[in-house]
Amino acid sequence: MKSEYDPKNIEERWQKFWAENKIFEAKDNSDKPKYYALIEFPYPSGDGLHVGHPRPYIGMDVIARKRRMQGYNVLYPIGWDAFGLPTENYAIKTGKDPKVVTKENSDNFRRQIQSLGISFDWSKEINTTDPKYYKWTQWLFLKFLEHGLAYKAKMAINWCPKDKIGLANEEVVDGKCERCGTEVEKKDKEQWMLKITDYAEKLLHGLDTVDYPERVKAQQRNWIGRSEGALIKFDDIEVFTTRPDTIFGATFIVLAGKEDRFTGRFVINPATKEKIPVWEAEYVLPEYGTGAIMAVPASDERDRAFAEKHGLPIVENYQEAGFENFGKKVVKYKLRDWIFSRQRYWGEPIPIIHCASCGAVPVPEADLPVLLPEVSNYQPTDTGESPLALIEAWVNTKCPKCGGEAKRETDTMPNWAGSSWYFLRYVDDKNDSEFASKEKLKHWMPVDWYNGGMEHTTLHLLYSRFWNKFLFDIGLVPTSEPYQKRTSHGLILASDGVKMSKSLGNVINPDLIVDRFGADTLRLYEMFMGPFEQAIAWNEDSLVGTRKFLERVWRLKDKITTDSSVEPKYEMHHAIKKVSGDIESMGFNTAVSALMIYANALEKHDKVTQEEYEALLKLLSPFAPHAAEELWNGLGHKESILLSPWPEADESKLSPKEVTIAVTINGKVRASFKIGSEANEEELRTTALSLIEVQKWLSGGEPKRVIVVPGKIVNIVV
RNA sequence: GCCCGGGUGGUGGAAUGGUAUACACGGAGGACUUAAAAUCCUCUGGUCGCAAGACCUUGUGGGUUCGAGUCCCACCCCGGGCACCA
Repeated sequence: MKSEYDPKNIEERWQKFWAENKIFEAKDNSDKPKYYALIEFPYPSGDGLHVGHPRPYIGMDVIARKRRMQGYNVLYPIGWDAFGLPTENYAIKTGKDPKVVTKENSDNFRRQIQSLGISFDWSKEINTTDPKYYKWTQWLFLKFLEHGLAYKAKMAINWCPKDKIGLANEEVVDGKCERCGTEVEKKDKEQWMLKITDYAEKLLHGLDTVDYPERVKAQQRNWIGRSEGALIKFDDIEVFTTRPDTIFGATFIVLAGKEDRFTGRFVINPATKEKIPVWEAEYVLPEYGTGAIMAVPASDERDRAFAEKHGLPIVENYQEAGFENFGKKVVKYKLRDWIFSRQRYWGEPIPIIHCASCGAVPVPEADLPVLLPEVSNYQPTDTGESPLALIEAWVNTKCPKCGGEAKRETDTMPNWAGSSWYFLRYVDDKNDSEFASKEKLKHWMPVDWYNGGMEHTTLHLLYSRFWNKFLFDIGLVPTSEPYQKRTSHGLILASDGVKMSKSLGNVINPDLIVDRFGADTLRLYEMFMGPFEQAIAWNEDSLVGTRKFLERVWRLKDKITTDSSVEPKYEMHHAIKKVSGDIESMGFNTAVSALMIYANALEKHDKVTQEEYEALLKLLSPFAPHAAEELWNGLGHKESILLSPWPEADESKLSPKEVTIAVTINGKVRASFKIGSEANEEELRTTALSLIEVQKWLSGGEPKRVIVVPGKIVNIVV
């Protein structure tokens, strides 16, 4: 039966089939080994999904689908990280309730993602703005408080004196307010902090136990920024240095400051006993070390540049010192505690009640969640408080301890809160008595493979590891590290190479691509377009290539032979091996190209066996599941291809009978010959030297040296 | 400025230190067709040359090696992060 490939006809049908048969639902009691695949859940913005969003979902989908075929019980969940500024700003502008906006946006995202046939388990969908979810975010905050890891401190916020509101860093452009251009000031405010610095060592050492790319580990290590050094007093100024041995070369002191400036002061260098000047400069960070350094221009480039600019002395050959006489050894970190308060509406209310006699009192567990109240205005107040502060009926309450008059905390949590533990909630998302049961956590944790953006490598990754480690320490989760393996994907940029954003008008909506080419073509193209971990520009012209490939696979079914004497050729084993391996290393682009090479080879064969064709469909199914399912079904299979076993390569049939050996003279290719793949070094050497092209270069003489690389090359040095 | 990546044909890209440009897009020519679309076949890094062939080519400049896109040093350019964007 001949038919045209028509994705419109098949994609929705199979999506329905998968949903009705609950093929993607993870089972809590299964004999199969578990596999927890995770992607970073999206922020459902009003712009809708763009073609960049699905890239990681498709990548992990390929892994998840392969794992199911390999016999795993797979959990591949999704939800919405829905608190945050864009929705709030939209609410401020339009007066719309952020709850309603969030519902509309996530409904749209869900529809769009579902049209792509990603194998998410939608029965476990979560939403960080759902009171049933943020009840536990609040509960977890109280655990931090209970264990002394949440505290209040006076910290500066960005303050626009004209608009009289606190600003997020994002809203400060070149030190000015994004809305009105006024110079932004700092304003001190009491804020809740989380003591992540207590976990600096554990976060650092944990990296040795997990499978992350080296560049991700490096970013985390640098962010934590552990350094061993010494505190040394220059009179009353204490400096931190990692090079106490260079103290004899210290010719001035620099304090953290906004501009380069001599303070007019001098102090004594305890090693040289010389009087040295005290300067201020921006390059010294107020929050690192002691906010003061001893400058050794001879050994430090920045000190040297500063000394040269301001004509300060440079001592080139100074005596080395043991620092024992001058300072004490200390370990410092760049990592700072986490400011956990926001003066905003659209976040989890911090569950604290302030009582004049009892102080900051946690809201009792029975009273959680502290619900976000309805307000008429979502804008922060002109005192710098969150808009919640204006709702007296909500703010004024009774102290849970003494029953006296008290006021609620009006700050909310940062967007990072909900995403710091969502992977724990997925395993038991309907639980109303615990954030997740110990039993289910024990079954599913850790996440086996977590893929996310490079842009989340420092903050989100570190924060969520911190929460998990804390919960492990107090016995609430079974593993110290939440993610066994982490990989990163690159952004999909607009065709002009810049980030896609609504304001730039360069967003590509996947709905259009699905409509024109089909979901399978979109999926295949996003996997084929380039290395998964690298940023790449969208290029619509190339989509036709993957669509044509699917059409070719479609037509190939008409070549299947019933002749039982035909054996599958080595290309099948090679494709199985290559595609299987490439999927594991997320080399999706080369996996797809291997599929194309395999399909091209089958096209050239006179007869294609059913086994060869079914292997092609199975290997293709994680990438283009709808087409694979339809073709598989057309071969008479009653069960989903997604439940068929992943093919295995026969190692003995992996290589072709004949190989081509290149012959190079002094490293330049001059000739080549074909020979049986089992030929040994001596045969290769003799054959190469006997070639006419080689004789020409030798011109009767003997080669100086011959290097033979079996299966590859013979290099002759003349 | 600091930390982490990247730079290869007209385009996206491929390549455990071993035939650079696989696979795909685009382009040229041909077959089929009344014609077009679709499909199939051939060619397609640059320069010189009728050709055989020679030389050049992986951001730039050096180095290591029988052999470097790959390793080392220096530089230039682009992207991500920098703690209140998510």
